[in-house]
Amino acid sequence: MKKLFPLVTTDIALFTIIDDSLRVLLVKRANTPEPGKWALPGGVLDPASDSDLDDTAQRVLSGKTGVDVPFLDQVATFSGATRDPRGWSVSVLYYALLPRDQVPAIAGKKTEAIEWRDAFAPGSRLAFDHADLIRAALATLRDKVERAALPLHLLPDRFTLTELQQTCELILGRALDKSVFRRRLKDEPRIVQLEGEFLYGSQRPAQLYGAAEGFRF
Amino acid sequence: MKKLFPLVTTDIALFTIIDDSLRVLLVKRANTPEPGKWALPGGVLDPASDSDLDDTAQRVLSGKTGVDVPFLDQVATFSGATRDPRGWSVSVLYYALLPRDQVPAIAGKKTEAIEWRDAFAPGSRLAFDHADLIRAALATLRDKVERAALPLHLLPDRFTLTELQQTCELILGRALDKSVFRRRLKDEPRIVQLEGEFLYGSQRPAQLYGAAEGFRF
DNA sequence: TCAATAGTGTCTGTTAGACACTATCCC
DNA sequence: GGGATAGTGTCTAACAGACACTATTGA
Repeated sequence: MKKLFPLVTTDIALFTIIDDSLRVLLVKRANTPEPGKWALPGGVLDPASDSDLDDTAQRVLSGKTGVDVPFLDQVATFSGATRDPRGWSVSVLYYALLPRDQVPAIAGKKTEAIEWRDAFAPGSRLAFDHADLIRAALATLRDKVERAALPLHLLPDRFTLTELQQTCELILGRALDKSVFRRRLKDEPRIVQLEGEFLYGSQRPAQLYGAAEGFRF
Repeated sequence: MKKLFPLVTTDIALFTIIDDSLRVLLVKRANTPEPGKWALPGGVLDPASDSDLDDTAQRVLSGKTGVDVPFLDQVATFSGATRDPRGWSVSVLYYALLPRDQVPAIAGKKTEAIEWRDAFAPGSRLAFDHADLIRAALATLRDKVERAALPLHLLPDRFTLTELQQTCELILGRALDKSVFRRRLKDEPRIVQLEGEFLYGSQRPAQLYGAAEGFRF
């Protein structure tokens, strides 16, 4: 069956941190095409209920995971006659960040089989061109962090500078110098020191920080 | 009439340099909606002939201007129920660069009324949300040049370093230091000195350069 | 010779990287 | 005190900005 109009969908690369590694959410496809294969969560545009594609992405992700993500941004648009066996398709790719401490919430609400795969090695034989999409989303995320964006949306509300640094290191795939990292945050308006709040452990307590009002990335 | 499927189009912000200013190509709309208003060249996807949306963009631009541009890249995707009066629409925005010396070629082949507007002040009352699209395309272009991309596609095949610097300055909207600019190009593999070729004028001749093999941006 | 633009050299303040150092908790 | 991690100080090399300087043409 040949379609006259392209299929318009959004796919979302949802990242989080689990066990000190950057993970991306995959969903096992139940239906054709490509049943049984793992894919990024995605779904078709519903013109009746979505006011724009950002809406579509939020709705799709909310439907598959039960959570509303705090950050969602467009990566790029993939299109073509052959990338989906159903015919000409357009997929607008988004990426989203889920705070570390909200991962359990998804596990409880999921309706389909899901897996948190290593973002840098999500496995072969993914559905459609989703391996490419993951690479593109990862490149965008890395590029932003490289350009001094703060991935606070991957962290809990309160975090230490060491945690922030480790998160950046996971994304960038390389070690950062503690002194340099902190020096650059000295006059950073996007994070605020939580006066008198510390994280206690079996060592010197660490100052806690939070995102500033109006923080986006 | 309510559509079940969204309208999928591409719009292209085609930039060039005219009279020492950065310009963007606008086309006067002949048909509804918004007849008589100025808009970016654009057109609907044709699944039968386009293998992907990059194809669509090339085809649309070629059809409206008669030239094949050497550089075309995706900016972002705009979507929504209300941005086009015909109904739910998705527009994938591209930007393209036309070498300065090929501007006359377009004037000869055009089939519609066109204008090269100042990219930073393209005028008010543009069709649809195209003022937003121009801003987005410009931001992407500027960001790339800021990050050391070389806008060689705006220049002729052979150019001087001063011409390259002036082009960057037009895009960035600020003056650059000649010494700094040239220092950074010292070990630049993307441009090659054209041994023994100079541009002569009423002053010291200027060394000519060209883009290196395989140059993209 | 001068006007004009091409192209270079140099000083200086800022910043990134490396790495050693001090501080402060729990045990 | 010892172990561990938090947090700071300092040296150096690289780099950007500013700006003066030299070079080479046509008129």
